[in-house]
Amino acid sequence: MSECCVHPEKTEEIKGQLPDSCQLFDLAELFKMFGDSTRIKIISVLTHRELCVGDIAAALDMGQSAISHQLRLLRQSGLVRCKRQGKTMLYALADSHVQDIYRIGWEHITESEGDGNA
Amino acid sequence: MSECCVHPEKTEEIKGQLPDSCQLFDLAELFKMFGDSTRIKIISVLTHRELCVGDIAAALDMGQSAISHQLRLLRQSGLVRCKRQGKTMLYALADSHVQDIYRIGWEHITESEGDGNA
DNA sequence: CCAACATATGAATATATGTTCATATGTTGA
DNA sequence: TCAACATATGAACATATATTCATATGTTGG
Repeated sequence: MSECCVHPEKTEEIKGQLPDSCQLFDLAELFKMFGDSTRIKIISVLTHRELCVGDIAAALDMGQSAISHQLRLLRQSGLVRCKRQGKTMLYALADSHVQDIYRIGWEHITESEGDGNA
Repeated sequence: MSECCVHPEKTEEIKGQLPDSCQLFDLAELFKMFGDSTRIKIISVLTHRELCVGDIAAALDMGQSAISHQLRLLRQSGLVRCKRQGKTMLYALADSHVQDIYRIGWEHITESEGDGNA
């Protein structure tokens, strides 16, 4: 067993700095929405324009149902909003934060190597 | 059935704008690392300082093994780096992008409401 | 080299999650 | 109101993932 290196004082200080557990949970839930190939593709196409469900499904070569399910999750997480237009539903990114997160993630993977600071 | 609203020309244009499928996969994998409560907690404590495995486990009230497994995933994704210091392993965030992504996500959830642009 | 410690890792288990299928809901035009 | 369309949704299934347990690896001091 052994309690590992555990430095009690340091540990307590860290605990004090750790944000509220619920907020960290929400934060994880937020990133989880970006953490699926289908959803990130949806977000990607929505960065260019608003689209209806059928066009998203066609562009991604996926079933309407799968897209709809994922759009529901994105909606519930507040990442996309939708408005009805006749028989179709137009989806769009909810706010600029979504684009910001997408963009910074994109920058990270395209730079693709450690920047060797430190 | 029905092919939904599918506008063929629009769909083709969207497909053309869609980034490489592999890159989107990598992007999803990146965000997936942030999309788990345990890992986001680890990232959170590492934003303040570098820490050894045991202290992270103690601060998070979790088993050493669970933390070690998650640290391995974070390492493999290039989000944290580690260096040995005697018997312990010191972990730190790999680069500033990790902090950036964390911070922007944090801003999003703390503002917690749509900014109503558009 | 050996004992004690710190971390890593493989296997097993439980749970979460994504897609599909079938069908329900809601909208439009005749 | 009815038929055709676009989307939403529940259930079922397959897969992915997180944690635990046991144990292996690697380091230090005697």
